[in-house]
Amino acid sequence: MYKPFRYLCDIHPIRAAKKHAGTMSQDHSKKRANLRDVAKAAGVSVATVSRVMNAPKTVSQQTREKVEAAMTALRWRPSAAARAINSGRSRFVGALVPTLDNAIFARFLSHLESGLNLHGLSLVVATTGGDPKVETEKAHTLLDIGAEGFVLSGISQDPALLDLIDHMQIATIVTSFFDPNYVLPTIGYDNAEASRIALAHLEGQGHRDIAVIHGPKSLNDRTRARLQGLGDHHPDSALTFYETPLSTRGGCDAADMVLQQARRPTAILCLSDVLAAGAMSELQRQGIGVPDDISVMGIDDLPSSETLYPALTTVHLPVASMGTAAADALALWVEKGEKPAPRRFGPELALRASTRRVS
Amino acid sequence: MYKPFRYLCDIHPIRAAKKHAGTMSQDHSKKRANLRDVAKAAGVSVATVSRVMNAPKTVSQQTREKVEAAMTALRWRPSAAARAINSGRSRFVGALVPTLDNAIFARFLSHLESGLNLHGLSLVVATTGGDPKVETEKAHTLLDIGAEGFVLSGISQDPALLDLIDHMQIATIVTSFFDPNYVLPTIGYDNAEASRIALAHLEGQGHRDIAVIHGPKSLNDRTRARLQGLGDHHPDSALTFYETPLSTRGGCDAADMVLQQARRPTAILCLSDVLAAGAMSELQRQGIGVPDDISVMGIDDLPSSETLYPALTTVHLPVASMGTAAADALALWVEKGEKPAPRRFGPELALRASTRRVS
DNA sequence: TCTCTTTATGTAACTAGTTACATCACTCTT
DNA sequence: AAGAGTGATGTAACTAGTTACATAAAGAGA
Repeated sequence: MYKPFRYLCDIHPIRAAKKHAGTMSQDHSKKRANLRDVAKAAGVSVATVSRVMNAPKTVSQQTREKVEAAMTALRWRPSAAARAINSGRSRFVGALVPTLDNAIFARFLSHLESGLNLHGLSLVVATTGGDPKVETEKAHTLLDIGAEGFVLSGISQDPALLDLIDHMQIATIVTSFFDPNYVLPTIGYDNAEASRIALAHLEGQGHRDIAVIHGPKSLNDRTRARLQGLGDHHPDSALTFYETPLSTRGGCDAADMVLQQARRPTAILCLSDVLAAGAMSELQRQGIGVPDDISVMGIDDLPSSETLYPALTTVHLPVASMGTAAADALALWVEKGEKPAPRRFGPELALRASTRRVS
Repeated sequence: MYKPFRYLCDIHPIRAAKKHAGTMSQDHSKKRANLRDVAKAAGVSVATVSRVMNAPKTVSQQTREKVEAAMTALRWRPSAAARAINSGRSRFVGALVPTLDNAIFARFLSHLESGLNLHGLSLVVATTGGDPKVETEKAHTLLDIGAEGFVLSGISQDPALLDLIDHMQIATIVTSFFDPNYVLPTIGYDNAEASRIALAHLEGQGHRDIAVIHGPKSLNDRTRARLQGLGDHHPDSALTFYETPLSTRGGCDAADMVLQQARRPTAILCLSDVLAAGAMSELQRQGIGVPDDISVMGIDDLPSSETLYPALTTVHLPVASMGTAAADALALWVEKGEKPAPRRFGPELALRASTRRVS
């Protein structure tokens, strides 16, 4: 093991060196090579090796080749921890998402990740289960392992998280949500507008009796914003609300509830595509034709929604571009310190086969 | 900023200290507090602060309280990088998965993550797009940022990755695959058995003319293993193979191909549930009844497969228990150095409504 | 009272990198 | 030929923690 000699004076011959002698077995268990090993092997100083990594042009070609040969021979890779301790850079950011079980987050993350990779950043994903306490907890963990920035989904409910972000001055972008006045930059779509588009489509087709199926309101600002968007409906419209777990199973159960009502609606608006998928299959199971007997509509536009039978009419949320934009914005913030401006992506109607005009 | 005095001898008064004086503005821009700041605030040495973290019982109650108060006051959190540099511990592991777009990996990861959290480990997810070169690349990145272990999906094709794992002696578990003789411990299900179960079910129902829809063979050992499992079919059975992209869209397209053949099979076996979902909807779109005209079967048992219409008969793969088991095994390996034994999870038939007996 | 522990705490070496500054060998001026 | 400028390289201080060892004080046994 390496042993540097720091104390050259002999007036106070402070304890010279630990005796590692007993555990010395340099033969094969040489562990991972470090920068000093490389320097020794190449016959140069540690600074020169470091320069080969960080400023190659300041090192002569000859020396550089020697050092590079030594690096290869020892299979040396710089330790991120040691580098982080100096530069404060870890080159990764953390994303906090409620779940991976919903394809919408999976899609978003895959675009976020590739976008970040383009900027030389890695992505660490943590799931929160939608619990703000867990979110704060995981944010701490991410910070502890060295994350340089955060990507959040929706506006957090826990003030402790905002406090942490503020105190640590850590670059943080909020996605899946748009609010230009929020303390943190939001890069996302307007959830209220998405549901407004959906409702307008159904009302435009003549539907006036609409069942609305949605996921849990509590702790989910996206769901709440979507519900809010329905506030301003046609004066003759009657909306009935059904809350259910956010899964296809939940969609089935809610649809079953809808059918048990005395008065059957002409359309079901699901505030999430997974709910719509469940609802449609339940309707079919009970012999109700979609869209002949009841129109069904979703919001999200999952990749699989297009290939359902019938193909699901839904509101397309540009999660892919949102992921890329969030990656670019966060990279800029982390690298250059430029806090990005909020950015809004417009939802769009994806008209397919699961809704139809009624008299 | 803190300034240690290391050189006590005055014979060689080596350059005393850098002059940071100019940038001194300790008032508000005090950045993140470090251990020395805490020690100073508490009026103790750095070692004592460190002990409060790592061996609280060796510190007197009184001192401990003082230190804890200082930690809180300065909102100090230990730097993972600095800790890692000493202990070599970063407390996170990396998972390399082909994609997040397939619910099967999302489910696996969510269980893997919660399992690891129980052991005090965090999970970093990297997607490879199924490309072995990218996988090796990302493994390097993970290692560089300090990952202590890997979870791979399927047997990698790139020898460079195995070489890296071997050289770095990094704890690595292979999942979604079972082979007790592989160099690395595999914790997963037998993919060949899964397809064998599926085929046996269809043949048991009297199907002899079966179309097999599967994802890309190249670079995907799971698909290959599943195809292999079909080798040993009933002597009278005729299997026709259709390769297509692994998505619901791919499933639709392949089903369309099947229907274009002169001779229509009595059953379609999809080697993945997403393909089955696409295939079923395409059949319905073309007016073919499932299971009345054609039986459709999948493999995976995604959460949504149960709520398709008709409910998909498939082979259940225990990804949840696999995730938990992989987490436990990897934690044990990382923490205690105990290399785990391979572990096999049995796939099971999930009999539902999309298949039926034929004469 | 003098050692002999035990307990609590401090000092400084240590981890693996980066980097400010020093130094040396050159070449280019004048 | 002296001085200045340039390029390449080395020395050791520096980052934020952990930890071996030293040491101080207090209580126990002789």
